Amino acid sequence: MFIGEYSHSIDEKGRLSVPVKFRARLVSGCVVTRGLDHCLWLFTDEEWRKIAEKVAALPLTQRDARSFSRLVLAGAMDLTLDKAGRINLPNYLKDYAGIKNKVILTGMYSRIEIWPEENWKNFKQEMEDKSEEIAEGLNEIGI
Amino acid sequence: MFIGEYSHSIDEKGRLSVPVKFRARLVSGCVVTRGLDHCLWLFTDEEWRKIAEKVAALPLTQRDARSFSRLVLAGAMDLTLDKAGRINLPNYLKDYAGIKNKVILTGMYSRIEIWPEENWKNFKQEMEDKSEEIAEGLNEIGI
DNA sequence: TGATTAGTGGGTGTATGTGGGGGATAGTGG
DNA sequence: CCACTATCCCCCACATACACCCACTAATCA
Repeated sequence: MFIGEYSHSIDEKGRLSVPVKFRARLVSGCVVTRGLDHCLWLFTDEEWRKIAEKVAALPLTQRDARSFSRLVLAGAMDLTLDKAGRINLPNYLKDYAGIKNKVILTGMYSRIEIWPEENWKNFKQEMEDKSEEIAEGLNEIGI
Repeated sequence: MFIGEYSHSIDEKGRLSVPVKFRARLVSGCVVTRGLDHCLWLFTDEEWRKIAEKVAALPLTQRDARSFSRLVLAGAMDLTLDKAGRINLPNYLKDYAGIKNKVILTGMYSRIEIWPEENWKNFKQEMEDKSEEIAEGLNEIGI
């Protein structure tokens, strides 16, 4: 299970080292794609297959469904860790998330999220301030 | 499974190199045709057969069905990769999609979409801006 | 304190995308 | 039936990007 928050940086060659605690489950292959709230989602191959199947099954004839597939599937890229445990994010994904140099990697159980440092700071601030409110809102969906 | 976004260009001779990650499944033959949203769809032979069957089964008596068959079936052309992994798009398809020089190839699980760079940029911008909306809308169909 | 590990940085070789020359093939016109 | 042209596909050449190797530093652990 992926948990925790890590601050790493992307080097001149575009390489981002994955936290050691995440690596074991990614060596056999992983997929990164556009996530919601303009962060990136990184999945294990196995998890990705489940997601992709669901998305691919959406009806071709619905506009929103096509858009969502394009976001998720066309956004996806399968990556491999180099010998030092690093990955190379494609430019179009860095652009989507607004990633420059400093990124935050967060473990989210079945996926890893990748954020530009600035966005994460802001997002986190807001979440932490409103945590009680947010929790109340969840009452309805049965947590 | 086809995934990802690639930016390639068409050379003077009209050749378009297919991303390496897509080639293995296309060497045995592929079919390109008109797609929705004015992009082109590229299928493996196998996938194409499924699509063609479905489209051919549409009722002759419905105007929309006839039009759609003409879009898809009459639009189709089977291509082969040259030794360098390149294809040659027929002119009527390039015209349909408005393809000039720079194109974007996107992996969409069972098909590849081919877009003129400009159109893709605009389309993507719009999708990315609305991604949360689109996702919420899909709640209903169970993702 | 010494050894190991993790994150980072850089040099180098290979593979991929791209471009062009030349020969074979198919369509067109006389 | 032949000649001409345009198109396609082979081969080769080149540049860039990527993944390997190696090295360094800082943090962790015994």
